[in-house]
Amino acid sequence: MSDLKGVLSEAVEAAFASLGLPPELGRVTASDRPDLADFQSNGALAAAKRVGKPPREIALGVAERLAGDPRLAGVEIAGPGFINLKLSDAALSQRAQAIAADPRVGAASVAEPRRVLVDYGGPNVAKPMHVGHLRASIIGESIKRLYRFRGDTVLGDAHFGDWGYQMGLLIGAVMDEAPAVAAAVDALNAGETADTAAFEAVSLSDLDRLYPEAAAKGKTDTDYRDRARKITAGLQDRQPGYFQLWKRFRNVTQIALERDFHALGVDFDLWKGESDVEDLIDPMVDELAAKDLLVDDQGARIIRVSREGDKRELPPLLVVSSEGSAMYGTTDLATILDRKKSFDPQLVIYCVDQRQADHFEIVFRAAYLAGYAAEGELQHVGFGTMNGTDGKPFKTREGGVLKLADMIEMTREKARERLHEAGLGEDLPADEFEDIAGKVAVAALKFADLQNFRGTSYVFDLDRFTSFEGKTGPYLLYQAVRVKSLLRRAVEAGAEAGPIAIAEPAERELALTLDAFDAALAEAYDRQAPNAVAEHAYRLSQAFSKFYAACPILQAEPAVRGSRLALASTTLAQLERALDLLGIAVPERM
RNA sequence: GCGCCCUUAGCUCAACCGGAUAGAGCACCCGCCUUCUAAGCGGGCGGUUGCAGGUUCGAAUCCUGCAGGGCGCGCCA
Repeated sequence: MSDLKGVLSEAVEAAFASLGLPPELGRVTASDRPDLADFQSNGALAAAKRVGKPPREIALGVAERLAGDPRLAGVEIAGPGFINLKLSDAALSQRAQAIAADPRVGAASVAEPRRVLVDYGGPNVAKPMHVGHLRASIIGESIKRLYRFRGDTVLGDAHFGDWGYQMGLLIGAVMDEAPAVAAAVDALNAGETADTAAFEAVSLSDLDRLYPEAAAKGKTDTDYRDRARKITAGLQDRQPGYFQLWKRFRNVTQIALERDFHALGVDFDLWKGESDVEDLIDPMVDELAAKDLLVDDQGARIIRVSREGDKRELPPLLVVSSEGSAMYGTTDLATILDRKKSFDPQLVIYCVDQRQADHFEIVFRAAYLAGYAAEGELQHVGFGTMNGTDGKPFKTREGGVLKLADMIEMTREKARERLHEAGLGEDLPADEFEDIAGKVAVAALKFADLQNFRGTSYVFDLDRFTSFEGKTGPYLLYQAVRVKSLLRRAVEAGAEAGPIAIAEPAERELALTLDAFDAALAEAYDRQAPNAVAEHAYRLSQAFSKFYAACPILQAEPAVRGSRLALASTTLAQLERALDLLGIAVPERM
């Protein structure tokens, strides 16, 4: 199924071709001037340069060939040579009808589906998520859903930070605090049996509390640090006590994180972590050496990745440190290898902070050199930092950071207040009311993020995010819920949807907006920019709201009522789909 | 020092491959609830797109320089 832009492009391209001009110049886009036209083609302006004819003359020739097309109610030449196309009501009605009948509500699929892996979220064991994780989760989840909906086979991987020195620190800290745990760990390490019930008592809040203390102590206290390193080495050697305690850390953290993510409408297919590729590292290093990619440099083993034409020399990938340990770039490289073996993705999208751009460029180049991926199969989709209202970035590691769970609760509380103020949902059961407050909060947070282009930094302002008026997530939910309410009333009144007949200006605008869905998804997909979907969802809501205000539905005569009900239910279907692609769920009522 | 990114209305942000009169929301002002959810709708106010050049029929968009801001730059992850 093709949208109107595509259908008209074919017609205009044919007209260009028949004039001996390159057909691609006939590409049609939505009009910049809705007062003048529905669609436009700027090709005559570009063609003028090539053939040395005035653009208006070319445009006129194209317009003559389009005359008589029953789909068009008007073809006009404007300004320096814009070709303005106005659609007939019949053609628009027909398209709206097709969208109404389409389970994909007007969206096309990609021609050649790929296997795609999206790496996002990036949670760590024992570190609660903070606002910095919000963007990675929100944007990554949306990209995952978008690629999946367009037809690719997609896996989302949380890429859990669950290995290394930080685990050694934590094991030591927990053993210090809990003698029963320490005794069991020591016994297991000595090859004895031990009661590990004490492990089960270790909670996430214990880890949350102990980790920052241990990290700080490790920085100043060299003995403490050395012991943590020894424990880390023991863990890597799979000493049973350390290993089993670590597994407890990982489980308790993952359960809590999955709950937090799920509350945000973020769900992963895989919880692969650094620990999963640990065993691959030694053979990989041997293989890299065999491929002559490893170079000894200042006691370390590196891969040089700089290329001809680089504006500056890119640092090498440090594979093995001078102390003989693997670096985090090594783990990333092993992860690429692991994914190639298990899933063989044609595209891996790393949804990670823009500041990691150099790091990924280095790792990707090393992977290409090693043959672990084909050039271009690895992509870093970076995003800007979230700044405070003072313009400075939110701290992500130390000092008074806002926990993600706390922020969600604050937003949820605000949603409750607003629902009460507006007198919404008062007669609903408490659990449904809570469900609604949660959905409103998630919609507010996600839409506030996703309406911005991912690459730019933006200001994180809780007051603004929780103001539920205007271009906000709750506005979108409100519109969707309004349609649901309308459709319920229609059922009660025995009114049914019928054939769509576009007549009123507000109906035209709504139908044209419904048609623009595919273009918005294509752009979002190509540019990895969910803000295009967010923008479409907002425009659709606005178009519906105007239609809702201008066109009575249930009181209209049956034929008109049927048409308008069909428009309303199609709008709802597309709006819910768009919101779903943003990771936003709509309640039944509010 | 080298490199990357950013600078658009009072504030927060959009703007498809260069295209017509640069768009939204918030804030401010004015209207609209005895009709389907007013978290809504309509109208108004608000711009030398950081500055200076260049390319082009046409520049927020491409190129150069400058100013201001952010970020990154081998043995942490």
